[in-house]
Amino acid sequence: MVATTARISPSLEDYLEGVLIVKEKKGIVRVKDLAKLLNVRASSVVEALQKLKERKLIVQQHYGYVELTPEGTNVAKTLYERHNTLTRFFHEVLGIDEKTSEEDACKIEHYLSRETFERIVKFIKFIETCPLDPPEWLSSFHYFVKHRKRPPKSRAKHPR
Amino acid sequence: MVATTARISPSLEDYLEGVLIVKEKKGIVRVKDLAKLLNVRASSVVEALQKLKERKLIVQQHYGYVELTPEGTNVAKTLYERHNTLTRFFHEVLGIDEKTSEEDACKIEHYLSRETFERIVKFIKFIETCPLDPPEWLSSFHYFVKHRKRPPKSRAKHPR
DNA sequence: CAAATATATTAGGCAAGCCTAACTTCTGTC
DNA sequence: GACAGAAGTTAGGCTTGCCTAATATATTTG
Repeated sequence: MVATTARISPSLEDYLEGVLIVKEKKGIVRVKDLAKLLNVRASSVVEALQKLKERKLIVQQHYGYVELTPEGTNVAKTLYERHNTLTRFFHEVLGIDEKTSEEDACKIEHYLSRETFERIVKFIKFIETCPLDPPEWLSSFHYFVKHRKRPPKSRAKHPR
Repeated sequence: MVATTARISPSLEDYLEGVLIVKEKKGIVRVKDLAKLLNVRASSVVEALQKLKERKLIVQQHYGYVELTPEGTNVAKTLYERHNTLTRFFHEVLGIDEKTSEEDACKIEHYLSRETFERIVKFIKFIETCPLDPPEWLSSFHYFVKHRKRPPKSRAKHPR
């Protein structure tokens, strides 16, 4: 009943996340699809899937499709959520272009502590619950990035 | 005259940064010090230093101390600055404890794009140039983290 | 200054994660 | 249903980065 304790490697995280992504997009998951998504050869995918099977995160019949187990689904969804949250943070908060945001999220999602990740979630929530959307300070930051100086003294958009 | 093109691996980045850190702290750099700092065996350090020598980032006499070349110094300082900036961001902006901030910075410093890194630098600069220090929104965020709700409607600390 | 100890190096091994090439199985079409 | 092409698998090799054990050099100390 106890879940596998050891965390899977960054590489395996990518494969597992990939399974979820392909599944959502195409309904079925083939070795070929994962190879394309992750830019590796099919044999590398097979090797990785073998390890994910050992950890009971996926099942796959010989020469068949790949399926996530319930636990694999949980893990994959958690990873995917991290990925998306980080992408949003880079793009929406820092104002980084979507492609770079995506790439950076992809790389660091494996390395950030749970604590820091959750704080970033809160940061986004904080911004979303601001009375003004986006809050004035964030608009100011984007102005600051664009014009290399702080915006002129604000005339609030919602004056009292 | 052209600098070595290929980027060094995350692992080598750690070793190179370690050389700078030990140098600043102790004046001289020994294999032993790096082994301790990076939690590896001396033989692993020797192996890594060999690669850094090939890339002309350090010099070392046989059985002697390690020294950074001018280029090695540049690279190491850049890495160290990334490290420190990320640590500050996690700690001062997100409010993560120092130890975790440090650890997370250590891990992701190798993976973040230059673009995103520089945007984080700007984000910190933006905060530092706010008329109020820390700016009210940031205090509100820290309140939000601590009390799990937004602070009561602000009575500005610097009313006009 | 010689022995003991500390430090650095070398040699050889291992795991992860990728690859190519050869082979097996599946699938769609005639 | 046979067979050609597509997809999956297996075998074996390579690199990185770590390790232990054995060896070489430096340094300290009696």
